[in-house]
Amino acid sequence: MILTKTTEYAVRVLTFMASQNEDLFSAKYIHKQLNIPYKYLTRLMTDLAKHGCLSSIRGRQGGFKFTKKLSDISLAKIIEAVEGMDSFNACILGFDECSSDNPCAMHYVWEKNKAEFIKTLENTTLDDINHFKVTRF
Amino acid sequence: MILTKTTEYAVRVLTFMASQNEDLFSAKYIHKQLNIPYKYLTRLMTDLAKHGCLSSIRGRQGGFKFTKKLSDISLAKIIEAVEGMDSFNACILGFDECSSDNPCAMHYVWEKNKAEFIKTLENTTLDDINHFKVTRF
DNA sequence: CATAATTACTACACAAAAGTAGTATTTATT
DNA sequence: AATAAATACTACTTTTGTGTAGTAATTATG
Ligand code: SF4
Ligand code: SF4
Repeated sequence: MILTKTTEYAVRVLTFMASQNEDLFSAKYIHKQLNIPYKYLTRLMTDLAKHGCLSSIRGRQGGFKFTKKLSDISLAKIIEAVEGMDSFNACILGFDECSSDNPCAMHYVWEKNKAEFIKTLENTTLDDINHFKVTRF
Repeated sequence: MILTKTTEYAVRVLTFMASQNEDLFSAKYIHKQLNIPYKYLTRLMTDLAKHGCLSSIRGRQGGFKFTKKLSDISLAKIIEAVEGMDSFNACILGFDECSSDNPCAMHYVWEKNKAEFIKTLENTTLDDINHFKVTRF
């Protein structure tokens, strides 16, 4: 399962924006480029703006743009904005608390992969991704 | 997100069964021990039986038991049975094809973690888990 | 000032996942 | 043979995630 559809969309939108040499992006434009349902997209982008990943400009000629540096927006921050990183930090088997004192069946197995994965999410920024070869958004 | 509720249940059930010194388990017993909704559980276990993780015995004094060796049931096999490993092998950004020739934005980032994670899922069996210290199912 | 193009908001519709209920079938026990 | 205890099956309900529709608010343009 890994990611929700909404998180997929968020990552696709932001990495795409980061890859383009534009300042301002309308939802309509993103919609046409990425084929994400328009109305769902506007809500998502408004949401990303509220969470500080983007800033929004209302009215005619409005749109969305980055205000922070690309190197300040990590994958973890994006996920945090849309579904909350809790869903990754919490117990993989769904128990409330999650500690090594009271390990679930997947604890030892997941512990290491989890740490790696989260570190990657935290350390990889839009700027990093922008330097990769990406052929589709 | 990582795992679905159903996968969580499946792992909890099977690791719990593996940890007990019993041969046969009724759904009712598992339900009482693990607090998984009874009806949902019976369907899940019937399903696991169909997929070969368990075998079922009908009628009074019936139940579920392992037929294969614990070391032959990997986490990957369990996931395959309930939601299909495709959801882990497929593109993390939801594109149909998934190849290094046509990489998505998370390709390079996810590539490594994915390989590690899947390897872990494939290599870790119920027997392995049974040798860990697990304090809750 | 009127219009058009945009984001923001609210409510609803649809789909998938999770959970519930009832009944049929099988089999050991009495 | 009747009963009880278990799995198997089918259908429905609830909840959550995803998608749609309509309208309000904002602002540049003519
Ligand atoms: S795995 Fe351990 S740390 Fe992770 S999930 Fe379960 S109890 Fe928690
Ligand atoms: S990541 Fe690459 S290999 Fe993985 S997912 Fe996307 S295109 Fe596929």
